[in-house]
Amino acid sequence: MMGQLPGGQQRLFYSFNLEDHVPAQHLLRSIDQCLDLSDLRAYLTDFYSPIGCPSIDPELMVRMLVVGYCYGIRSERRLCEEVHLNLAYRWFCRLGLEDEVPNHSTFSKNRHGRFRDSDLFRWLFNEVLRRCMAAGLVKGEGFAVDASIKADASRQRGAAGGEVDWRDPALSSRAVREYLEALDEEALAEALPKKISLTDPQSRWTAAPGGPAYFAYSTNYLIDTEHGVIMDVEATPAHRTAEVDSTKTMVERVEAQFDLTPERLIGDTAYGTAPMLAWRSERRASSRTCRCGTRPSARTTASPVTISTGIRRPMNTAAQPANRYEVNGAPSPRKDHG
DNA sequence: CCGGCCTCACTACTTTACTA
DNA sequence: TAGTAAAGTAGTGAGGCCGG
Repeated sequence: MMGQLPGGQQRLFYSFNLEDHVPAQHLLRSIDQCLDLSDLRAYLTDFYSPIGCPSIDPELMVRMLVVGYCYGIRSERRLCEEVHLNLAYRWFCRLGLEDEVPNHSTFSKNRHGRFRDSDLFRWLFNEVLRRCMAAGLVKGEGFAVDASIKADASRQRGAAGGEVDWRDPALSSRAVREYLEALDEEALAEALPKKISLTDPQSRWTAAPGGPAYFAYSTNYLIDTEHGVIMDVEATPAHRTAEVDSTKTMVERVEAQFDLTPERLIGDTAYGTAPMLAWRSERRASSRTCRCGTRPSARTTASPVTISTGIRRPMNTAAQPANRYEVNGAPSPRKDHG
């Protein structure tokens, strides 16, 4: 017998519990169990004024951003719409059925303002990493590095570096202002690349194998190979020197923050540069010094980094030994990415 | 109680990138 | 090149505190 909807949308009162409408296996339930934002408000206290209009709860904004990252919702406007409509997203964000979702521009303003000033996302990243370490997901023996991401800048909107007049008011976007603030006059003259994006001058014109060149950044990841846990992230312009420098930064930062130094460092052939090998030699030498009693940590002192290179493809998680060779301090053979 | 001041979110508009 | 989608931002108004 064919049924028919009762058409009950005109009811005034409902008995409704949001909790009952989120499946037990829902991804957000798993994330919710692992996400602890109890210290978030204390961390951000200094970045909010004690007077004035009360802000949107920062925990709500962070939870909404987590939803966006997990479900690939890159648009903040769309994220607000999705959280407004999706019951599971509302549940995860601790919003009731009638609670208002923040305006999209609030995200934009906070991202460029207090979230950046407070380095909120690195704090959040480290909090999650600490939980991963507490759960035994990080071994700290082998780290892998790799990078690259496209910039949000059109290939067409580029110009030769020396031909751009940055005083032109038409170019006074936030990205351009930040670029100019980062360079003094002298450095500006030296730093100009052959082709530069007028939309986002800090990105770099990058030749991609098998496709057209584009403006890009490098999102450099340092990954623990045991379970593929990302240990650190550093964004740089997309050129090799900056990527190699960022690797040093990330390894040293992880060492300083978590007292973890890898015995092996794995990357593609391009990481086997002379400066990288020199850095490794320095570390080996300093670790010998340390063994004489200047450094207390057994883990960091006994583990001079061995650099392994030659991976054909960017890595998502663990290293792929079949495509790897170890340089062990000898000059890196010149190969084109494996 | 009221006005001034400060902070913050929202509205409305502009800018930019992408696609057909 | 026009249409669309998304981000960025100046202007505006609301909320809260404080002093007169």
